[in-house]
Parts: sequence; structure tokens; C-alpha cells
Amino acid sequence: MSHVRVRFAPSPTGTLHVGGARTALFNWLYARNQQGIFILRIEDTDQERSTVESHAQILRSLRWLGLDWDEGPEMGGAFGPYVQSERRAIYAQYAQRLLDEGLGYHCYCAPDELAQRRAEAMAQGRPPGYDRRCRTLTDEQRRRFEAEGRAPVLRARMPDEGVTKWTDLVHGETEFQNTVLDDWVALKSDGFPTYNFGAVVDDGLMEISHVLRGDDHISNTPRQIVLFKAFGFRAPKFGHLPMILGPDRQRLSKRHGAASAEEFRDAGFLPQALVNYLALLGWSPGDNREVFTTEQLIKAFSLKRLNNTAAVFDLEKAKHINAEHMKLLPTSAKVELAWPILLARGLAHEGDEAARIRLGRVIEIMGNRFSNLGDIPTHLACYFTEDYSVDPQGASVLDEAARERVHMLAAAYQKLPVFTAKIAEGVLRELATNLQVDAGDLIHPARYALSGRTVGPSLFAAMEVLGQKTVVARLRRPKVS
RNA sequence: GUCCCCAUCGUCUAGCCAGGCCUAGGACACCACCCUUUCAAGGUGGGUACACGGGUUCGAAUCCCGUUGGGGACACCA
Repeated sequence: MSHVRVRFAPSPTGTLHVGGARTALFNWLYARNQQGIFILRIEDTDQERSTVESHAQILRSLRWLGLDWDEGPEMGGAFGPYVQSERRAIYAQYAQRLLDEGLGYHCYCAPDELAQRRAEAMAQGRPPGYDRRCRTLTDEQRRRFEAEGRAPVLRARMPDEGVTKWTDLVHGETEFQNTVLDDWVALKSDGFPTYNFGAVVDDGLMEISHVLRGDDHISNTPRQIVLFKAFGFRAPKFGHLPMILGPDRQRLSKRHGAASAEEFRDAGFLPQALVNYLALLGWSPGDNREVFTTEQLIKAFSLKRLNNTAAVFDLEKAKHINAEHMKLLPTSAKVELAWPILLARGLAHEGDEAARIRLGRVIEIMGNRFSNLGDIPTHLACYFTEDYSVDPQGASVLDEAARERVHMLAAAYQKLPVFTAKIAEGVLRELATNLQVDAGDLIHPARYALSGRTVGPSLFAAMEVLGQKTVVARLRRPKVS
């Protein structure tokens, strides 16, 4: 029985970001690899920014990626509740302990006062942290602040000397001088815990064994360790994962294009492909494998193979991994995925069996030409409707002379009593010979006339699917736009 | 400004911990060729990297120090 208990603890203030998805994935992979427990905890202590929509969206994104949790929202568990706003009584209890044991104190400094003092400190080259002014308040001063109507925050008292260290799972020995740890806010004036406080209480109570999170949390870690010790919790092991950056080496964000799991889904990515690509950002199997099913990832995953260098998100590589996963899919699976897309685009209707069978044939002859589900409507529309789009870039293949040849082909096809791929090919080649042109001079224009594309399946297979009538009609009057 | 993290092809990375097997391997992208009725796929080949400077050592991509560069944190945000 494994003692691994890991968690993903997003705050519901936006979509599930690529960085968050990667963090969730690594925790999940570790839990599954170790037969441990993966916990989802929602950190909604910021009343201003947390939304129920975001909460729902994050859950949806995790499910889409296939990252299922063993304890958490909509699931429950022995360590709940798993939503921080429902745990306020617990935080109040631990806040009281801080007060009782002299590990915390009320602070009445107003935000604007703090901001000003911080700016001054930075200007003078001093550490910008809290100046500990309220550490030594007299009862008299306290009463005066209360009378002014100031609502206090609770600050956690950090040690004045010594060092706090831990062995980071990815960085190794890491230490901070305690003097750089300022007395941070544990409980806000609205009574909600801050991130650092809520995380310590919850990780302690939920018996979290390993915390895998982004590098941007390194400086929070010593502050949290001090509290873990103060409360007598066994501190989890910490691992700080390298950041994911945009092509400009800045933190990845919406400016860089798709940055949330949902956007990748909408762009036609397969969830298992995104998972695969994300796993390769900050982790490697050590051999030269790159294409993994999620099951294979679980088997291969190891904390030892985490790396510590920030990684630039490469959309091209992500697309490539997606294409590899598309190749792995049997036709039947592609049909399952493509069918709803066709329905959504109005290219077919629920219960239209003929269309569904046709879809299977088209996908079959398309072979590996799909690298993305998003390609489906543009590439397949011409098999289901006359209202398909034409690629203007390819129009040059259908010039005046080509148009004439295509018309002759239409005439030849019209007379055919039976129309199959083989027969269509024979007729076309014979015509090419008679016209003394290369078969390609007939094939390329014909493809464009039939599909509006220069890219597509074998022409004759496509003709067979389209059927004689449609082929003849389109060859006679090719769409121009 | 203070503290922290990082540094191998354009990008993701292997190699680093236990120095020699590295004239540095793989992948994406790019280029060329092959296959082919097109594109894609596939095949073959190609160019491109150990940031810099010192040390330690018989020997350093690998260990140490410094420099430079990049990133992060410094909120009653998480």
C-alpha cells in the first residue's frame, strides 16, 4: 500500500492553463504510477476573483484530459471538504493556535501604508518585506486601531535567524535565510486564509506526501515549512517544476495563442496528445521515446527524471504529437470523433446512416492526412454538401487548358454504365494518352474541381465515394470560390 | 533593489549526480533526394548546440568558482 497522497490545488479564477494542466498531470501521473491518491482541492479564498464558472470549467478540463481524482469536489473523501471556502472554521481554529502560541499576531497596517513603506524600502535597497511594525503593539495602540475601525489581518511570525532548508525533488538542497522571510499574512481581514496559510493547513490535514508545483512557488516553500513545523505536521516533500514559457521566453499566456486546455480541445487536439506533449515538458523517459499513450506514461513516469530547466511551449511539436496520436486511432475511433463535428457543422443529421457510412469511407481513404480534428470540416465538407469551401491558393491548377481537359473527362465519365475507382482511373489515363498529356495534368485539375483542394485522398477513391453524378456535375462546373 | 532558480542544436531534450564509451544521441521545424497521380504519410541524407572566463584533473558537456544572460518571488493573488 502506497502512502503517496498528492494534490492539484487550482484557484477558480480562470481557465485551466497549460502550466496548471502540466502540474495536475505530473501529480496525477505520480499518483497513478505509485498507486497513490490524487486529490483535487479548490482554492477559492479570493472572494473577488473566484467564480463558479471557472470552478466548473477546471473540472471539465481535467476530465477532458482524463485526469480523474480520488478525493475532491463532486467526489468527496475522508479529508473533506475539498473546497477551501467551506473550510473556514478549520482555518479559524489554526489561526487561534498561531495566536495562542505566539506564532502569529494581529496587524493593523493599511494596504496603502504597506505599499508606501514597501516602495521606500526598495528604493533604499532594503528587503521589501513587511517591517514587522505590529509585532510589538501595546494594548493601548491596539485599542486605538480598533477604535479607528481598522480590521486586522493575522500575520504568521517568521524566525529572526537561522535557515530553513529542504531537499527539493527537482532542485536538490535548497535553503533560505530566515531573515528574508517576512511576517506574512495568514488570515485576511475578511477572515479568509491566504494561499500560504490555507495550503499548509490543508496539506497537513489531508496528509499530503508530495507537493509538485511550479517553480514560481519556491519562495513560498520556506514560509510554509516554518508553519508545517509549528503545527506539528509532517511536511510533505516538495518538488518545483520548471516554468513553461512562450516563444519569447516570457511566461506562457493568452498572448501567445492557445494557453488553456479548453482552447486546445476547441482547436481539435486529442486529449491524450496534449497529455503526451505536456508530459515531455519538464520530464523525459530517458530513452528516445516520445509518443506515449497515457497508460504508457503512467508506467514510465518517475520523479527522478524530472528536469529543472524552463521550457518553451512549441506549438509545432505539440501538433506533431497530436498527428502521431491521430495515426494511432483506428478508423472507427476517428468516425466517432468526426461525427459530432459533422453534426455541429450541419454537414449531416442525427440518424443519417448513409452519411455515417460515407464518413467511414472518406476517413478510410483520407489515411493519415488528418493531423488534427479541426481539419475535418475543411477537408470533408465536399463529400457531404455542395456548400464546401474552395482553397483559393490552389486555383492555378485549374487554368483554361486544364478546364477544357476536365470537361472532356466529364463527358467521358457521363457515358459510363458502371462507375468505380478502377474504371474512373482507366478512363482518365486513356484520355491523358489520347490528349498526349501526363496523367497528372488531368488528375490535379480534377481533384481541385471535385474538392476545391489540392490535397486529398487518392483521386479515384474519392471519385468512387462522390459517385458518378456528382463527379460529372462538378467537373463540368467547378466551383471557383 | 533584495532573495531564489536556471544555462547542451532555433525549440523540446538525452548525456551531468557516480569525469574518459561524446569527433555530443533523439525529436520538432528546415533543406535535399527517394517513393508517389497531388498533398500528407513513409524512407534516406544534411546543416545547426555543450553561454563565457578561470580552476581541479592525465582527462571536463559532466566537478568547483566567477562573469554574462534568462526566468521567478518580493500583495489582505494564488
